[in-house]
Amino acid sequence: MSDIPLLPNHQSGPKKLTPEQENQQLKKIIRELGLKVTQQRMDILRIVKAGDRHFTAQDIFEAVSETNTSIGFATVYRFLKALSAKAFVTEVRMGGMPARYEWSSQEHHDHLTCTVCGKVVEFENDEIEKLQEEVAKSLGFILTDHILELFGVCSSTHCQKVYKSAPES
Amino acid sequence: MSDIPLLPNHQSGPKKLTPEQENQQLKKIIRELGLKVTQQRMDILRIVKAGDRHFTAQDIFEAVSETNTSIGFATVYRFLKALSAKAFVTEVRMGGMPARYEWSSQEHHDHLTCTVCGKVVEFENDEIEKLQEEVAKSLGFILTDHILELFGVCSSTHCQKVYKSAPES
DNA sequence: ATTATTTTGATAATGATTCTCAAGTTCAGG
DNA sequence: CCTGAACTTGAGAATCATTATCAAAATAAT
Repeated sequence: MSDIPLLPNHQSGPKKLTPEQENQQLKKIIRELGLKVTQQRMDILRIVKAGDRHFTAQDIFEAVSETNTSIGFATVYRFLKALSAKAFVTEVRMGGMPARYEWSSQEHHDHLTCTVCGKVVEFENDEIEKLQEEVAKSLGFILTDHILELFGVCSSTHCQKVYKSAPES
Repeated sequence: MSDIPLLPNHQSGPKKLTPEQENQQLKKIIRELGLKVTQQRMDILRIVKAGDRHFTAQDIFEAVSETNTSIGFATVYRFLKALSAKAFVTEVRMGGMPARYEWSSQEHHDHLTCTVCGKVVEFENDEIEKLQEEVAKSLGFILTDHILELFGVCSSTHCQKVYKSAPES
């Protein structure tokens, strides 16, 4: 129960942490939230920290389900909410689509989404950030957060073609 | 450039249009969408064009209901969708909250929302827009749209106080 | 171990939006 | 101004993501 089957899902940069060390790390995070350490929360946290960049609650549910027989959606949502309340994960809600979550230790970044194929590219731009601060200040606000989502058509020939032949939408 | 007749485009500024002229205007818009002119669509359009800046579907439903006895939610949503498909209105969906719509003839602008009292201030910033274009281009995208929403605390003493005494969120 | 608290998960509930389809309208042509 | 084909409507059901409920199970402190 303390051994984690190493998923071949490590795409890059394997951190040199023994399973035990990783567990301690995860537990520490959970305790920082003022919550009890449970198997479910460990599982969710492990997936969120290790996996691909953007998750939906559904993704996490499915990923955890592979290891842990039965986990409930409620638990996933509850814990993600707790994590994002303390800014361990960032919750991005857009359009009518399910919210996406991502581990937020990394640098802040915004998103550029291809409206044809759905590909998401991340970027960061300090100048834009600075201008945002200025705008807020000039309007008497203390800036606390922002959402910047760009939409466009990516460079793939397929998407370009679809875009150019689009009947005006 | 050329001289632009200043249109008093404020809601307080009464446009010198006879009801009949206004109706013709509305009908023209509906026909441009390739749709039939119906009482419901006229009503919705009138409200959207004349009213306050930001609407939810609920708002529009209620406003129209005052005049037109029974209108369905489906009709409101359907027509708003048609309008936003042709960019007559802009649909902004955020967070878990209902979508907001606004008549988009006016200049493009973004929003700065006070997270305490909910006040929404509009702004526009050409520099930010330009930088967005650059970012997209540098990533090989054709930029077609964007959402920029800033969040902060407005200058009212109440909101400032709440913010400063907040227990860390 | 024992117990006081938390947490969980199945399921119901919610809220916004969309779908379905029978009944009602619109509009072009006679 | 009739008629009918095509388009719209609205009421309610259906979806979808997310929350709430609550008895049963797990955790942590004694």
